[in-house]
Amino acid sequence: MNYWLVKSEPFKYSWDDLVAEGEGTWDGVRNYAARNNLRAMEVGDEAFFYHSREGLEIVGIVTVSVADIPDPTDDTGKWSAVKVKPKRKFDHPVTLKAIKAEPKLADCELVRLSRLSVARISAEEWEVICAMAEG
DNA sequence: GCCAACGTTGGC
DNA sequence: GCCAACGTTGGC
Repeated sequence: MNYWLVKSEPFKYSWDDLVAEGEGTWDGVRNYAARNNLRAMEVGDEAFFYHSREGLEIVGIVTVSVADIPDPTDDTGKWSAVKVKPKRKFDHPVTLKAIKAEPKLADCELVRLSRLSVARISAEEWEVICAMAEG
């Protein structure tokens, strides 16, 4: 069981879009570090859903429903995707500002590697962020 | 809209 | 195989 954080620009694909669909395909990754994380995902893993560019906050939690499938938007066969389902929406979204202000989260991949669209989250970091979402 | 950070590409 | 140039991402 691993924890992750996936980013999406809400004007392209938002939390509400995912909820409306019921299940979403996480595709379009064209970065090797992000792809390695995607391939390490297993069914049942949980991930924070983060809105980038607009919002800049974690809005909820998704679960991986299908692991490591070929990216349907890619015809070279090099890239991977996963399918996710919404699990829970946060009552209090956790903003990037709040994450940066929390010393325990100073080393997380979201802060250190801001351009990585699929980041790994440690169990400790997961707990801290979930507690912040209870607000 | 700007700019910094980082990954990728391509010339040598 | 190195490194400079370029493109993309994402925070501000």
